[in-house]
Amino acid sequence: MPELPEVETVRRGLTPVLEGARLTHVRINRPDLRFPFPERFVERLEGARVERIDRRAKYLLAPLSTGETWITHLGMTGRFTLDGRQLGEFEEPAPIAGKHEHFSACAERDGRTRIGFADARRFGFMGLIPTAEVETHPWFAGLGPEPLGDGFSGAHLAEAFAGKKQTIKVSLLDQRIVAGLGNIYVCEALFRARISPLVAAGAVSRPRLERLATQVRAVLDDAIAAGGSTLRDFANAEGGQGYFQHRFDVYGREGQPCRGEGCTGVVRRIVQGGRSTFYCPSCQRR
DNA sequence: ATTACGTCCTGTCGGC
DNA sequence: TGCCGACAGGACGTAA
Repeated sequence: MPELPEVETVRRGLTPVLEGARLTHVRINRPDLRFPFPERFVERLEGARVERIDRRAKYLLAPLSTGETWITHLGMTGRFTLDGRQLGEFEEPAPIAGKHEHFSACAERDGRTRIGFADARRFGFMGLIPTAEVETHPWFAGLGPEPLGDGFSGAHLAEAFAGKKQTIKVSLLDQRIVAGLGNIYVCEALFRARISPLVAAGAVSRPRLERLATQVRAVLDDAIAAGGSTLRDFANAEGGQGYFQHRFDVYGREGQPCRGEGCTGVVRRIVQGGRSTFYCPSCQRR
């Protein structure tokens, strides 16, 4: 379930365990996820100390004491688990938790915590690149601003959207324009801003773009707050039940009444760029 | 250059 | 119950 708020929630769950910890018992159970694991991946992680857990867009970054940064993208179904169980005298990490766990390690600081990474669809991936080269790496060089950072505003959207004929829905999913939004939060932000997903990005007025930027931040803040309250569940094996899902206004609500104040419309589902868009045709008119 | 589409992979859910 | 198609929160590669 990883869009920006979910990745941020995972980051906050991993931080207390991984920050300052040394990685041991690193293991991979297959040669690749979406991409091959890096060369000598296990050896390069083994014994390294994790300095921090950072997030950029939907990527998790763990700068290491070795001068390299361990990078994880959760794809669609990637999940970290922390079982918190002390492995005691076991030489090897605990048995594989399910057939889709492709990576595991232990974080050793005061005690030892086992970390697993499972990804059924294997759209996720991991990388290991010199920390000094992260910003210029192809995964990061072209990313737009963080939506919760200073670089994101109505003015930024106006500049990025100028002359664009692509619909605003599809444009907001473009990570080069703003980095971290996914299908759900784009739908929700457009609803909150009362902007139709069908309009051309370049045709949206400046006041509406200001409103959109405000609502993008608002929905992400709300979702992070909701995810943050379920940190523990996320970190445990059953993770993934974000609790913001109960507050969706449009996503997954096809055929249900619009929640807009005074609106009698019904939420519709259409397909744009091959992906579902949910919106209220009554209050998102242009 | 921008835009559109197919692709990677597995699991789940609804309909027949 | 079983089978089949549609769909799933991402991002890349290719082609128009």
